[in-house]
Amino acid sequence: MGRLPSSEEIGLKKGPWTPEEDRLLVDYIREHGHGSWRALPSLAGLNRCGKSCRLRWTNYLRPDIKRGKFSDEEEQTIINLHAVLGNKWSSIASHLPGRTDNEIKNFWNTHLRKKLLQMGIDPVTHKPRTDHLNVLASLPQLLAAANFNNLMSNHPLDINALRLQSDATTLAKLHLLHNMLQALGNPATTIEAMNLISGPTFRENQLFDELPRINSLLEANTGNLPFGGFAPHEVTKFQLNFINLEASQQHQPQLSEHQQQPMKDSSFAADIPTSSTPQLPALISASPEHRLSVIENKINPNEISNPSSTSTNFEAWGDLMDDVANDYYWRDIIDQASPQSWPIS
DNA sequence: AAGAGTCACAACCGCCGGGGG
DNA sequence: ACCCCCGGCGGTTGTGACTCT
Repeated sequence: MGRLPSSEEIGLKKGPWTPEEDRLLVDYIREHGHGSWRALPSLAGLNRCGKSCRLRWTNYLRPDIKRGKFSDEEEQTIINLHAVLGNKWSSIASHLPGRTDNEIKNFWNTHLRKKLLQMGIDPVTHKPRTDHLNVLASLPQLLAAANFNNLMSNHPLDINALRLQSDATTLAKLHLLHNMLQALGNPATTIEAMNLISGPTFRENQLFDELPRINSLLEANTGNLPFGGFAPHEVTKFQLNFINLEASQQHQPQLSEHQQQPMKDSSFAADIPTSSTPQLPALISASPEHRLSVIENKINPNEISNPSSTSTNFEAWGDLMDDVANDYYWRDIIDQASPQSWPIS
């Protein structure tokens, strides 16, 4: 229990500070220094408690306070420091000149925490969340989790992040296929294509043979293959991922344990070829076809040529994935790919 | 245009630890 | 050893601004 208010503190003003109160406080401290905060209010002519004066000064009126938006560098510093220090806002603030602990705390609670959650990162442990076993449903989180490794530039390479990136890239394409077919509004085609993907045929090693059919279904409906269609190696990879996913879902504790133990087995890391771990934004920008420009523009036309801007890419992917949930988004893409093929309704 | 809902942030609250008497 | 004061900290709340319907 804290100290009870003394009799003098009863009836003191609370709430927002007026410009006049600010002026009184600043003038007094400039002339005399703050000295004893408890004694300051009466000396400065303020009807406030000392604590309120101290907070107002340290969090708002101090001349060396830097106000305004947090830069990308500051944002990254906060995330990195929080991963190490936890909610030690004053310690974090000591590494960010001009920023107060209160400001950083607010920024964390209103922006960064949500951002990490949206990316599928636990804001407490700074590790990928393990409660997202429905991979397709949680694709945005998966994508972001995979890319989180880029943001944490001071952290060692996390093999789980690489794997997630790889999985997410392939899954993203299948997710795109699913949504494009749905947006085409042809139930028969959608069902046929998705049966190929998710039905028993898919799981029984015949998927490879079905690949031309999947691609031709898309071509027939859009006039173009999305992202150049699906390459055989991607299908194989998805097949493996699918099997792994099923196994993971049947043995959830093993998955959780695996996901929480980054980089224990270095030989495993060596088995992952670089070519199978594409960067997600490259999934889009690396393809030369004009149809991709639709998505590129949605991500951010200014950032495509600037791969170093990781946090912006994050936001872009977040925005993209928000749009992905919307049918108009898919119609947009399909319209761009093949305007004639869209039925007038 | 207006009401509802959401967001961002300043300010407050309760607790803790250090220091002095 | 105990009590009290003070400053600092992290968590929470209140409210104005903004957005959506």
